[in-house]
Amino acid sequence: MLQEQKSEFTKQTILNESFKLFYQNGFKTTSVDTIMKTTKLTKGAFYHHYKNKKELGLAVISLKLQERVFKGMIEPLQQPGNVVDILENTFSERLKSFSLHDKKHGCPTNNFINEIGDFETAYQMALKQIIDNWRDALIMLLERGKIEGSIKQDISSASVAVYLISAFEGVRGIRKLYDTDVILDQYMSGLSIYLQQIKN
Amino acid sequence: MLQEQKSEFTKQTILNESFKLFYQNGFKTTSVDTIMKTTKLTKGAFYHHYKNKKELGLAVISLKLQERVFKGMIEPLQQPGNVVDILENTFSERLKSFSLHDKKHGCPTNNFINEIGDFETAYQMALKQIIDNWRDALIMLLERGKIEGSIKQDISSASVAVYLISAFEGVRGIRKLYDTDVILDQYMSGLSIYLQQIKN
DNA sequence: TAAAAAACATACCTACTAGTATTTTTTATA
DNA sequence: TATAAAAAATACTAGTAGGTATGTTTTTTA
Repeated sequence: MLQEQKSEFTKQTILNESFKLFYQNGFKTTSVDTIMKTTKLTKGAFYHHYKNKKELGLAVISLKLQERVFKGMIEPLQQPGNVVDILENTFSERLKSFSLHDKKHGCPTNNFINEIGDFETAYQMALKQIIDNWRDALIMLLERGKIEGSIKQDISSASVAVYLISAFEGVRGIRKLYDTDVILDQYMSGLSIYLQQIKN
Repeated sequence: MLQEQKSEFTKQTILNESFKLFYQNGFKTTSVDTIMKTTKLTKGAFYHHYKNKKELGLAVISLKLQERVFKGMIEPLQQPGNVVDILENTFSERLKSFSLHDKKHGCPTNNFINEIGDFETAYQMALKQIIDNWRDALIMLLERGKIEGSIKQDISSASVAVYLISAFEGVRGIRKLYDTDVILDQYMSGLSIYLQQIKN
C-alpha cells in the first residue's frame, strides 16, 4: 500500500478505537496500552502518529465528537419545513434512534465535557466549539421561525437554544441510571410542552 | 477524646476530603493516597474505616451528594407559596448562589452520574436514589400547583420534572466550558419561558 | 538498487495505583 | 494498672500509567 494511505489508515484506526473506548470507559481511565491492544498495533505506532495522549484526546473531540454532533443534531436543523416540527423531530428522533449501548453510555460529548471540561483549557476550547456550533445552528433555525411567523417574536432564540441543549445533554446523562426508557419518554413529553410555549 | 467520637471524626474527615477531591478531579482519577495526604492521615487509617475505594464512593454519593441535592434543590421546593415562583426561585437562585469554584466544576452529582453512572450497578442505584427523590419532590410540588390552580391540569408533572432536572444538570456541565455566566443567564431565561407554559 | 526516510516493534523507565500485612500507638475496660 | 481492643502508622506488593530510547521493517526516492 502507498505509505501515505497506510499512515492515514493507521491514524484513523487509532482515532476510531480511541473514540469507542473513551465513550465506553472514559478518557482519563482509558490507557494508551489498552487502545493499542484493540488496534493490534503497538505503542511505537501510537507515538509515531500522536505526540501524546492529550493530542489524541483533542483529535477525538474535534474530529469524532464534532462530526457526531453535526450529523445527529445540526444537519437535521438545516432542512426546510416547519421550525417547531423540525425541533421536535430532531431532538425526539435522535433519542429514539439510539442503540442500547448509546443509551447506557450517554452522550460522548457530554461525557467529555463533564470529565475534562474543567481540566485543561485546550480541551475546554475544543469542546466549546462543538456546543457553540450547535447553539448557533439552533439560533439560526429559531430566527427563521420568527421571520416565517411560526415562532414567537418576543422569546430569545439564544435562551431557547441553550435550554434545549441543556435538557438534551442532561437527560442523556440521567438515562444512564435507569434500565428503561421511561425517563426518555418523560423528557420528550417535557420537550413537547416547551415547544408549545415558543410556538406562535 | 472518646474513641467513638475520634473514630467518627476521622471517618467524616476522610468523607469530606474525598468529596472535595472527587468534585475537583473526578472519582476514578483521585487516588486513596491523594485523599489521605490531604487528611494528614495514612493508608492504614483509610482501610481501617473503609473496606475499599468503592465503599467510600458509595458513602460520598449517599451521604454527601444526597445531602447537597436535598438542601439545595429539594428543601426549597417544600416551602409554602406560589408554585411557579418557587420553581423559578429554586432553580435560578441555586445557580446564582454558586461560587466560581462550583461553576467551574459543575454539579458533583452530575459529574458522578456521567463518570460512573454506567460503570457499576451499585453506583447506579445510589445515584438513581438522588434523582428519584428530586423528581418526586418536584412532582409533589407540581401536583400541589394543580390542586391550587396555579399549574395547568393537562400537563404531566413527571414530564415537567424530568425536563427541569435535565436542563439544570445539563447546563451545569456546559457552563464548565465557558469563562462567563452568559450561558447561565440564557439558561435562566429559557427556564422562565418554560415555566410560562405550565402556568395556569 | 542503495540510501534515506517513514512506519512500526520491542524493551524499558519512573511514577503511581489499589490493596495487604504487620507493627505501633492510643483508648477502653476488667 | 495490666490487658484487650480499636485506631492509626509503616512498609510492602503486584499491577498499571504515560512516555522514551532504540531497534527493525517497509516504503520512497535518487
